[in-house]
Amino acid sequence: MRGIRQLAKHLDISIGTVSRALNGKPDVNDETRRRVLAAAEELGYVANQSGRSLRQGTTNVIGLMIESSKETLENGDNFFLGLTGGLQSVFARHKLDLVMLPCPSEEDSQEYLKRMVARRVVDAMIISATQRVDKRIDFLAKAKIPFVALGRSASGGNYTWIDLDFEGVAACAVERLISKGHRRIAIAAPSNDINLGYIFVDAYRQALERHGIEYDPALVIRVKSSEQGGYQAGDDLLGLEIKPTAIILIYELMAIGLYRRLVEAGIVPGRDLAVIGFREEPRARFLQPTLTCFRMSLRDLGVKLAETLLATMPAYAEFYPKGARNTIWPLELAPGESDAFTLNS
Amino acid sequence: MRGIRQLAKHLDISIGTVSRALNGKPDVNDETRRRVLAAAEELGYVANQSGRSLRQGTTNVIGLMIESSKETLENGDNFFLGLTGGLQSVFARHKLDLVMLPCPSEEDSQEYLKRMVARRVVDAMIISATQRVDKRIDFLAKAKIPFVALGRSASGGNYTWIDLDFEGVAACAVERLISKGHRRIAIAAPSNDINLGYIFVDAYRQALERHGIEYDPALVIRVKSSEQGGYQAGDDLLGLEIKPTAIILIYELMAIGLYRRLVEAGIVPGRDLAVIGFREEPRARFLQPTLTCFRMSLRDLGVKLAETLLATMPAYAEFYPKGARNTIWPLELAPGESDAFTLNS
DNA sequence: CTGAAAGCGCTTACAG
DNA sequence: CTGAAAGCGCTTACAG
Repeated sequence: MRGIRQLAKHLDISIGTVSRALNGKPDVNDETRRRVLAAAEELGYVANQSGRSLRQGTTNVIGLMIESSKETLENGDNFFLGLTGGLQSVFARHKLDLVMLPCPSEEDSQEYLKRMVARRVVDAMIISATQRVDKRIDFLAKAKIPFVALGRSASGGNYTWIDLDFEGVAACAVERLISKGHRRIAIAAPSNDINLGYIFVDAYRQALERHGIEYDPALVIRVKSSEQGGYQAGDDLLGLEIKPTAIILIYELMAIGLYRRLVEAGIVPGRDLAVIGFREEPRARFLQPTLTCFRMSLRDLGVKLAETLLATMPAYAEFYPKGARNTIWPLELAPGESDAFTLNS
Repeated sequence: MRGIRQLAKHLDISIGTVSRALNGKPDVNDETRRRVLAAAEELGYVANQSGRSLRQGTTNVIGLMIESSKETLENGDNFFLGLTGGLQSVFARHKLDLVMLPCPSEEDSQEYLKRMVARRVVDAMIISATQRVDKRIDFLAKAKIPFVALGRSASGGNYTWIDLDFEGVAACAVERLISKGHRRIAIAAPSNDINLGYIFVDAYRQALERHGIEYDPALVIRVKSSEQGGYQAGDDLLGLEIKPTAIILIYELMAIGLYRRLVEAGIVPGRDLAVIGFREEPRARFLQPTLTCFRMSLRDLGVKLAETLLATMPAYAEFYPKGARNTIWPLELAPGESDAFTLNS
């Protein structure tokens, strides 16, 4: 089927009426609508998106930008795929489609975003992995394209974000460890400029100081957010002059590498060293002893992200009267055996 | 910047000339082109994609369809993200963009594909996880939209595919095990209708029969393609009346679950049971003893997929004179310790 | 309730 | 080398 013109000719009515019938506009005779729908189905007609977009000024597509860094690849990060279910369940209500836009690792992420946005292939964007200073935010704000950031940033003034409760996780982990007698608590933080690193380390520091423990920069171990990074963290930890008795990890897969390094050194997690991981992850479930970590639903987060985004879009805001409020997404402690001992000092 | 009209007015030349300058057409005065490019850069003008697409009849976008099944999610399958780098490196040569289209799990995958294709949001499609009978193939062929399938299928007549060398892997694994004295070799195969299951089990059977070993259906253990499936396979294996001495896995993450179940039962892989995994995977790298498996480059596979797809597209075929040939993608044995013992019978 | 017509933002023959 | 104009496939005021 070529286009609406062919379909209209086949039905011997005008293209305007065909369009109105297909789009569920009210002023169409029931019988006419029935005929149009039947013919469209039979001939497999679906409106060309470029024609619609050009006329309507909207694409009905929402983009989810993905940074396919080597780290993400290596570690099989399914974070984004986990989000899609929740996102789509919301977008489907409004006949919006989700596309994932993987930024090539060779291309600058801001240039890529610019291209996608300027070409108007999407009506709105979801960005993630926000940096401390993130030019994408300024660009999107200036381009006046609706967007929501998964992650806070020091950039930009007034934009909408959702972020994990790193403060809550850090405070909970530190307090849990202190209550078990630990005083020398290390933290494995990301070595790049991602904003969550700053937030997490700050919250860790504050929690320590609330309990009268001095913050020691030597205990902040900077590594890649990956399994390998966890291995490296174990290595660095073993090299410290005064060994910590506990470590908090900032990225889910670090635990796997860390355990490996510890085992190599004859150190048993949960007995010789307390370990608290970050987000609960199917791949870390097999660890022995089981890892104390934090639980959340990626699907629910996806739903929240989608609803927040739509609340920023004039065309959909009415459906989300609560508005586009920034959200700190809570995680729930999932206690395991990796920190289940009390330090007898 | 509103559109080409504004840009043309700002430069005081016609929109036709602006368009030609921007698109690198030959018949443009060098100085004019320079001015246009400078103004576009300064004002942040990028051509609206809907306008271009409508006029040109192409979107310059290639879709990679992703089935976000619960299994994929649970297991953090990074197969697709691993492919994107290679795909994009080829598409970039032709200024084509890649978008990932995640099929909502609630929606029928053929309906989803139909919608995306009929609306003409992409010029061509890459599909994967082909089923034994896969209606998507018939649909795409009938719709005459260029596509390539990652995976063979019994469906459709003449279509282009690339598939992993399951035959080679199965034969290599079986022969390796037989050479080490094994005669009772189990195989963990997928429980769904995915085509690779048929191919793999067939090749396994043929390899056995070449060595005079009778095929025993009881040794084909049907489980989900996931870590949990691996655990289940271990469970099923332990329940067999006559225990196999070796097992071949058909999906990369099964090894993790299998190891777990074996450890629980006090069975040591590589000593009590020989295990050969499928594709080498970062997440299975920590397994002890190390897993014998098969190695391949996802990036290179992405390059091949992209080149094969472009060879089927009239507009790009000239750049890929080898044509769109079906390809069996080889994997290389990566020996580990999990099958490194000889059976003394 | 339906039709005729305008126009969304581009690219591209066609003149000159 | 440049401009004026047509037209890609739709949707949507506007008449009737």
